[in-house]
Amino acid sequence: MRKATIKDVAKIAGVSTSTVSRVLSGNTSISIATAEKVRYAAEKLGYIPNTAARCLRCDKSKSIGVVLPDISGEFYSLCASSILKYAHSAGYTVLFIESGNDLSSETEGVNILLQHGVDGMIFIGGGIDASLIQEISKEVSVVTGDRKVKNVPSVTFNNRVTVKKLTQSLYKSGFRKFLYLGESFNSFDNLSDRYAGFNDAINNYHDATAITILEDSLHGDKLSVSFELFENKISEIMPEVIITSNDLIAQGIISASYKCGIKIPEQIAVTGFDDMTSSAYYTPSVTTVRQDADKLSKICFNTLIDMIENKPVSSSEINQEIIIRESADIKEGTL
Amino acid sequence: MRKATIKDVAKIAGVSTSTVSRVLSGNTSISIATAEKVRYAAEKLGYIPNTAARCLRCDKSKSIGVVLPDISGEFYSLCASSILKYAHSAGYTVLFIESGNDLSSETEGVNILLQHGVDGMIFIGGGIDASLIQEISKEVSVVTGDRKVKNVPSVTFNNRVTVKKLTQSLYKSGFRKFLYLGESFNSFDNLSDRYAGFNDAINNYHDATAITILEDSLHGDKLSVSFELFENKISEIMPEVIITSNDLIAQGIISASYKCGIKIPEQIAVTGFDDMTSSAYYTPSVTTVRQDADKLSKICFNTLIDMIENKPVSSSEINQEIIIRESADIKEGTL
DNA sequence: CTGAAAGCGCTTACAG
DNA sequence: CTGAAAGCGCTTACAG
Repeated sequence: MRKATIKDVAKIAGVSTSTVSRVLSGNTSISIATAEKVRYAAEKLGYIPNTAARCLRCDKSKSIGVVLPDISGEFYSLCASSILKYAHSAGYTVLFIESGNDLSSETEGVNILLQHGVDGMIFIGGGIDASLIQEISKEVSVVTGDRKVKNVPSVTFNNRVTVKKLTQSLYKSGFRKFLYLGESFNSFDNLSDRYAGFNDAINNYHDATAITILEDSLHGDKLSVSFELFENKISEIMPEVIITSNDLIAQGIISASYKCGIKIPEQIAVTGFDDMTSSAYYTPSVTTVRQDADKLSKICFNTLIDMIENKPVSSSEINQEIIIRESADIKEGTL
Repeated sequence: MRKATIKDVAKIAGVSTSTVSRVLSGNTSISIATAEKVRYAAEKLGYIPNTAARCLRCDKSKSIGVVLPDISGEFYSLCASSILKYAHSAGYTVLFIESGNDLSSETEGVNILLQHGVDGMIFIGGGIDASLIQEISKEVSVVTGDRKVKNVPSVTFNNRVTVKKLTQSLYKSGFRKFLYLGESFNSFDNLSDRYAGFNDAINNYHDATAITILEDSLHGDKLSVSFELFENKISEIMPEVIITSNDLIAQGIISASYKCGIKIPEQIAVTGFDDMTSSAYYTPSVTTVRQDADKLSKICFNTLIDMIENKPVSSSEINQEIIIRESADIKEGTL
């Protein structure tokens, strides 16, 4: 059976297609009686409006594109889920693109979005060359999440302030020999902000030692890379506390330390970043920084919709939260 | 600047729109010279075909819908990522719907897909009433993944055989007092299959004890629920081995046992399901069953495309793999 | 190999 | 409050 169109509905209801359209989109005045007839006919036929036709005619798609490094990372998948939720309840549809932090995949993906005529795009995370985002933002509404690009509205976390605070608390809790362990920055400004916050704090302490390891390979399989780093390098450095830029890195350290017979937090304290679900259940549980993925997603989406509707928009910043658990004993009152 | 259309390209190239269309879709014979001109003009204008118009005209959308319980679960997010990859490289676009294992959300979501005129749908996992899937499969091409629905092509794992094998190996390794711990089945046939496999094995062993806990609340936050179950109930039962239906459940058990001072695997052995990334790094690392999300996704996608193209299709089954780690010491040669 | 024309399903000024 | 008509951007028989 062919799908029912507005014509079929019109015929059954005994009115014109214009009227049917008006009733169904419901933004003009229509007599109650006709509306009734139309709705009845539509219901009876199981009429489903054809989005493609509507898009074509109205020159808007009621869809958005979301570009993220990979949809299977815990944080990003949480964002994906949230955006889906907000978008659907606002009548928008979502097209996801995985950039894999690779400019050419990102470009291909953005082309798909362009062909589909999305009304706007959200770029979440990632640290590729910003030129593409810059370019696109001239053609279509764009918002970035967890990343800043010049002249593009963004929603970010206060990484720098948070890590500064974290480092200070650790210092006040008695730690002196610090190791900062994270991925190389590339263009990830959330990562460089975290490191900057660390330095903001540590530079004021003349009796503290700061060692830094920034590893390119930590962009890959964080658990296994940090595991090996601990075995081969960190276990010899023996810092008092390791501040990492990611929970998976912290978890890798914890697993490796166990194998090496080094006790966490007694001999080395460790902090993570992201508050992954598993971090609360690790042994020891991981002291970390929580970033609210749902909040990020919500603000990104709302900001984008405002842009699409030509309302004024601005960038915003979300506060992170330090979660004290077993892996790094931060003393009461130092936060 | 208005977006370039096929008309603009035609004008610049000095040909008709029909010719432009033919060149750009590239399936009819065209003189090389004209093709050249058209391509040049298109390039120059930065022409991007309008998908909505093409959809409307051709009555197919080159898009598919994917319905899954939640896109942020590790297994499902891996499926999402894979499907995205295969779909994009085949020129398809993907619309994701989260059912939340709730029939009314699923129905709403499917309606969105229907409006968008997706060419087909993949339903992955979940255990809601199958009537909706049944219904939809009459209207549009449908494939189910990790779940079976009557008369719908499916791609599933061999859960029953695997768990039977796992149970047998544990028995041969010396375990006698078994606890099976999992979610209540509802309509999740992967879950009931696992339990069936357990029984297939255990029923042959007259000197083995089998205790079963099937908890509704394990459909929620598995880590915390299993943690509490261990503290309040399982630590008193003290089985020799716990077969769980999920790695998160196994991880919760491990965390709780540590708090209770019960040693795993020495006092109780534990197995999981899914081979989550974290399971390899847990302490102890988790003996589990690996299900290849990428393979599932690939076969689902290919099967769906075959259906859409009216090729014959059939259901398929993927073998799972038992991964022996520290949490349950399966003896060499018992597998 | 190429063009003129019809039509996919919808919405929206325009006229009444 | 309602209808006839035009048009969104494309593709594809049809004719040459």
